[in-house]
Amino acid sequence: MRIATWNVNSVRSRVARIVDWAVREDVDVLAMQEIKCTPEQFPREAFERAGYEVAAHGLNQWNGVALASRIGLGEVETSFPGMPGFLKGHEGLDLPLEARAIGATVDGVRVWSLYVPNGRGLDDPHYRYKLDWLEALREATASWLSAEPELPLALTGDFNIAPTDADMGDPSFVPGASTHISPPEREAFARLLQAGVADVVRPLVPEGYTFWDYKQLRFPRNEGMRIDFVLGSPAFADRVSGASIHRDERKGDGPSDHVPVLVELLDDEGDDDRPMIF
DNA sequence: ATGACCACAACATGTGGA
Repeated sequence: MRIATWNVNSVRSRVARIVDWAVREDVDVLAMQEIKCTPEQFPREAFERAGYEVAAHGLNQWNGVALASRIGLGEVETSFPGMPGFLKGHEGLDLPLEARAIGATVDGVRVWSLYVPNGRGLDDPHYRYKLDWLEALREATASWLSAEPELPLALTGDFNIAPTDADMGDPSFVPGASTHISPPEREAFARLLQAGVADVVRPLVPEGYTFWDYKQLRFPRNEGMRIDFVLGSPAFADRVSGASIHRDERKGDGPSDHVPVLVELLDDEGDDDRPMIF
């Protein structure tokens, strides 16, 4: 099974590019973030023509997440238990939920497409929201794995955190800076890992970014960040046989500012998925 | 070249992104 995650920065503005890449890379399951549309507006036909079914969660032009699969989507769930909401100018409990999480079961693997809040600035209410959202995700993850320790679970998406200094060469790469690398954000990410998931890409791809800002020649200068991840439970990580960051998808006409991250998984018998050739 | 922001709603400019 080949599972990918990609912050597409509007699925409608680059649907052909997204589907072409998925087909070319033989992707079975694609988790998307920032689809920037409602399920009714989602360009399903292009995915269906390529053999993918789509589960999308979007409320308006902001955020939005989706899963596309050509091997089925079961037990689709929008938002995770305890996920906090946000409304600008308000704080507290029971604020409206944003479209930042969708999960489904694919061939026994529980896959989540996650779009962690940006934070906007260290003094912004959105920053507190980001930290609370990550803590709620940690609690949900601990609960899932406590109930089912052998669950193959993948938390994929745009985490909006550069966990190590090597994941962002210079703080000026983020306009306004200071978010994405602050100690509380990095600690929240580390606590999420302590709930029982691990970055399955870094051991196989130790170098490289997944995002470059559109401005100021960030891509040709290679001034980017690594903020998109696939975090797997032990039962998932044990089956990972390959990983890649598709830097070329930042080139050419009309790219997203993020590139896809792909993980190859052995099937649950320990074999790869390639058909036998006699 | 991998090149100097982009997407959305709306139709001017504001919001959000990271």
